[in-house]
Amino acid sequence: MRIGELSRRTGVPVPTIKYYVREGLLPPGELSSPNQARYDETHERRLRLIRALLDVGGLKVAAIAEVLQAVDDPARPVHKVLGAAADRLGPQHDTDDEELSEALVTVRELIERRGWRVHADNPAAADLAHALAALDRLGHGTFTELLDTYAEAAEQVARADLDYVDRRVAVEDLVENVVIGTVLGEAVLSALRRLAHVDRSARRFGKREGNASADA
Amino acid sequence: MRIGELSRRTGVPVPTIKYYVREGLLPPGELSSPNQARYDETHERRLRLIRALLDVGGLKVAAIAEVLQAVDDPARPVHKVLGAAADRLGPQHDTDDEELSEALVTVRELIERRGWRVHADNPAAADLAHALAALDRLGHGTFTELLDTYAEAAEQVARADLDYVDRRVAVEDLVENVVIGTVLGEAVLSALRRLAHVDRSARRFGKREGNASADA
DNA sequence: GGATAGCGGATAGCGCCACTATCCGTATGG
DNA sequence: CCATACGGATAGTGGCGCTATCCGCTATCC
Repeated sequence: MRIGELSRRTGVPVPTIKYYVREGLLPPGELSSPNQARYDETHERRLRLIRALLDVGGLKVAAIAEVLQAVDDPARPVHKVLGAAADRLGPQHDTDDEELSEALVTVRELIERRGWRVHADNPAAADLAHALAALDRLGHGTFTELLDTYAEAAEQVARADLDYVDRRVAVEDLVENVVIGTVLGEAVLSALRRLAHVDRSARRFGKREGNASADA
Repeated sequence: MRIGELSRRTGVPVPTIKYYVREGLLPPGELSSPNQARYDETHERRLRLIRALLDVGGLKVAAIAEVLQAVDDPARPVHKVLGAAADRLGPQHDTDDEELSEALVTVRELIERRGWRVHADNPAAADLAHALAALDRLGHGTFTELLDTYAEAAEQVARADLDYVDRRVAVEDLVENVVIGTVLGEAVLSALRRLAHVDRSARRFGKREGNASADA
């Protein structure tokens, strides 16, 4: 197919597709003439993935480029690719420090307590430390009481995720599945958590329903 | 204190503080002269909250303004404020539709199945539907198999959150606590989920550790 | 009381980012 | 054969979170 049909099928404007190609998110079409290119279903699939990572996952274009580069690299060992990909999924805080070393200790303790096979310099650990440090600064140092409950829930979800990937291991590209699961699963879990909050708030404070849409 | 000290204490540059005041995130200082203003600890606290919502929560400035406006409004019924605040915490997708009505059915079923007291037009439900629709478009319609596991985990966390808020109910502003818990708790949970992923991947694929930092 | 630093307030500009518009010369296809 | 779409390149746009500059005033130190 040509770029117009690719655009029609995915809803992504033609100039935007060209932009993604320029940025290395999408491989260029195969040239049949010096200025004619053909695209296929792999492009369509990749394009949908890009949009999902952008719109639902909230990743930046540059981060998506790096993740997809790792996905496409056929030479890397699996767990390395998974790590490299996952590392790009969090927020992009500059590696500052200040007094978050305290939070890092808390994180290390948690990792050890749960027996997680994770090195403490993992970006996710840094993200966690940042969040805990922010909570502490806001007078919520006691939030750490909830950490084990949170960790339990996270383990539950992670187990389900990995089982899911296992079940589909023959279906498509493994790494791509993991990326999708990690990013979109996060969106799903966040939304569910907010729904559950509304439910429990409704039971505690509210009347019949917890709905309270905008009316500024 | 004056603006310079406020800046020094929080690490936020003076022009940025002025900008926040202009945008309505931070109340102006109390004028002691036509062009001298005083700030106090409430400003400092508010400023830290703003930075946390921005840096850790990833909220946009405009969204923070709306949330804080709801927090400060003394006239609203509690559950309304909570709802209005929570509604601003998700992504800002334009209310398009397409074929996500299917996903909305799935969401409605889930809400009913779990007995959640949530109206289905809650923004969080829309977010969830968006994520599910994106998964479906990527060939992951079967992800819905995991929904109940995810929901279970979400309930667990939500229960812990509400208990936590209950325990602190006398400490500070209730609504502010809920906002903090919702936003920063999400960051904590996401990071923990990624850590748990790394752990399980390490057990399944890897060697001793699941670390795989950047080396592009 | 005079110098110097900081202040409040306003306006304009910057840097990044995700596109989007335009142009040109070349195929495609009815 | 010729309108239409295409590939490729370059420049521009709009939004956002600040940041720089300027003005006249005030607090503070000696």
